[in-house]
Amino acid sequence: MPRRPAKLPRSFYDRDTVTVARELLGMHLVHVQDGVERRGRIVETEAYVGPHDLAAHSSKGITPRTKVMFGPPGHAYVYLIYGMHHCMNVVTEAVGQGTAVLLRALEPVSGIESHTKGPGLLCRAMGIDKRLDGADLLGDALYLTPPPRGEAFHIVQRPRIGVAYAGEWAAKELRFYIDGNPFISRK
DNA sequence: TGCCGGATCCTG
DNA sequence: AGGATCCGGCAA
Repeated sequence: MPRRPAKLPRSFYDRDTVTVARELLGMHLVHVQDGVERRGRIVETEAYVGPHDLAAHSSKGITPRTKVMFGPPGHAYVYLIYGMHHCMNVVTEAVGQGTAVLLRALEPVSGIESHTKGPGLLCRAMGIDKRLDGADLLGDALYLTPPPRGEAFHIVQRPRIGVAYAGEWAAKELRFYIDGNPFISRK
């Protein structure tokens, strides 16, 4: 039996959101659907740090759409944007915090047949849609693991993409990516 | 109940 | 630069 790295434990997600956003870089995202496994290495993330963060969906409060974001850590928050693209987040911190990390870009590892640069394309390439909203990341369909062989990298910190409406929160450097990686969504 | 705009992507 | 295309959130 080949040894597989363990899934990231609940305690990984139950921490400060910026810390999780940074430590998710380099981790593998795995989706198993109909016996087919797709796998990518996370190279770009964004932190959404709570209801006071005007760029975060949780700033609208607990609604049918955002309830997962206010739920327990280690679950997927998946939503539809612009009527046609899905975006996937990882819920962080304790119940009620309304915090999550958006996965913005992957480096393909296996089972991936299309582009993974940008949150919408990432979901398309991984076969992720709203059916996975609320999925437990400690389950068997969608989960994260450490890479079998970690490589050192530098982290670049920048303002988040597409949140110009968020006042002072638009300028905060809550986007993180692996320096020099060719699969980043934008410079 | 109706309207507005979005954590995007593609085309021209 | 602008259109696609749906739905959540808010005003009325």
